[in-house]
Order: sequence, then structure tokens, then C-alpha cells
Amino acid sequence: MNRRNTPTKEAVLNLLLNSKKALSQDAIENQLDIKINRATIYRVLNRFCKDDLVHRIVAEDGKQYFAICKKCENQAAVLQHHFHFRCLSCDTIECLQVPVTYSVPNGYRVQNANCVLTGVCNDCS
Amino acid sequence: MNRRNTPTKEAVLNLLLNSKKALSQDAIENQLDIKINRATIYRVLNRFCKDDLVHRIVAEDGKQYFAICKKCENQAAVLQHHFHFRCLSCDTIECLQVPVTYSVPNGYRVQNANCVLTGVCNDCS
DNA sequence: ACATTATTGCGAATAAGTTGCAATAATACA
DNA sequence: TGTATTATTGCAACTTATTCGCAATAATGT
Repeated sequence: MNRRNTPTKEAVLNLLLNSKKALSQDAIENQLDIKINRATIYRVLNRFCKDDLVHRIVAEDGKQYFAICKKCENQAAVLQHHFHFRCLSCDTIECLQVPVTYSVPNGYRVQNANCVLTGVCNDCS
Repeated sequence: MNRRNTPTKEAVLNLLLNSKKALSQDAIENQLDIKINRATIYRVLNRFCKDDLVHRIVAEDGKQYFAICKKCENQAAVLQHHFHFRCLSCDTIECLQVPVTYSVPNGYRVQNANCVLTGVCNDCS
């Protein structure tokens, strides 16, 4: 299952790298200058997630958003769970540099955390 | 827009009251002894949410789950944001009595928080 | 240059949730 | 108790997000 370099992969990755926000499939499709098939975009994104290049956020709208958390300098910070903020006004999702802290009852094992705050961001208020 | 009492409404509400977990539409449909239409269940649930009887959680699977947070004694606690735990093994979601604490950058207004931890619960591990 | 196989595009399928509309039934009020 | 009002329901169709099968294409190693 070796990965290959393709224009599609490059394009999606660059878009995510340059974007300050988490993007959905259709946002990615719209912002790309080259036409890439819907299913392909999903497959590329799912591969990125599997390879830990990108993390997936599921928002209250039930949609998936994908982000490379650039701001986090080191790898540990990337993998650490953090809050996400979804602005209802500009309909974007961004990674906040706010770690998610919690405790769970005895015997519970946490594998992942999906935390999204919803409201209005600074730009829109 | 006055609310009316109907068998459907009673049945769904009782199910949620007796359940210790958050339920999805199809879980509710399966657990009900009377047959209720899919769309109707959604409409009942959406009404409950609007009336603040029930809160809606969107899990990583993109699906909506609905819960009455019985454990919380007082109303304030019900309305307060708390973590939810989704067990991958028994495919349930439950409200944890763990409040969500966070801070947001200046100028950000938070209206809602949707926080779901995923893993394996005590019963399943 | 060639074989291997990862990747892509297309179309169809799946699944969750919503909506329009006509029929039904809960409530208020005479 | 009877009737009008309108909230609620069931059905079918629709929308939207995501996945999947399959055949065609193209990256990579030798």
C-alpha cells in the first residue's frame, strides 16, 4: 500500500496547507483550480487522515471538515486534541489553540475527541 | 403553535426518559413497540429540542443522537455543556457529568458546544 | 521499456434527515 | 356534547453527504 505522488494529492494538500481553516469536500472542490472528482477528493482526504497528515472534524451540521493544524509548531501539539470553532456567520471551522481537557469515569478508554464550539467568530461580530 | 399530547409524543418521551443513553432516530424506531414513521420521529425530536426537553448531540459518525440528561439534578446542569461519550463497542452515547471548559479568543461568541469523546466504555472493556 | 498496483473518474448506491401534502386527531370553545 | 381550528401524522419524494464497484489511467520499481 505504498503512496504515490499525484497532481490531485498535491493540489488538495497545498490547499489545506494554505488554508487557515478546516475545509469540507465541497469547499475543497470549489477552491481547486483543477477539476477533481468528488469521490476522489474524499479518498485523498481519507488517506491523509490515515497517514496522520490531516485530522477530521465532524461539525454539528453532520459534515466532515479536514484540517492541517499549521499553527501547532510541533508534532505532539498536532496530535493533541484541541477545540474547534465553527462560525455560523462565515461558515468556517478553525482550530483553536485550546486543548481539550476532561476526565472520564473509571474503566473508560478514550481514543478520540471531537469538540466543536459554535457561534460567531471575531471577524464576523 | 401550542403543543398537543399524542401517543407518539408520549412514547418517544418515555423511551428517552427510561433510556440512560442518547438515542438516534433509528434506535428509537427499533425500540418502540408501536410503529411510528421515520419523519414523525424526527419531527417529534426536533420539537423536543426546540422546547429544551431534549438536547441533540452530533457524533463522529455524523448522526444525531437525542438525550434527556436525567442524571443532572437541576435545570442549570441540564443546560450546561457537558462531555458525551460514544462507545464504539456497544454503539451508544451517554452524557458524562463532566462539564466542558474552554476559553476562546477575544471577540468570539460561543452559542453551543458539541463535545464527544470516543472509545470504549466500562461495560465493554 | 515493462510489469505491478495505487489512483482516478464515473455512475450508482447508501444513509441521514427534511419537506410537501393530504388525512387525522387533539384541543378550545360555543 | 358538537364543531371549528390547527397541530400532528404518514407517505412518498427529495436533498445532501459519503461510499463503493469497476474499468481505465498512471506512478513507481526493476
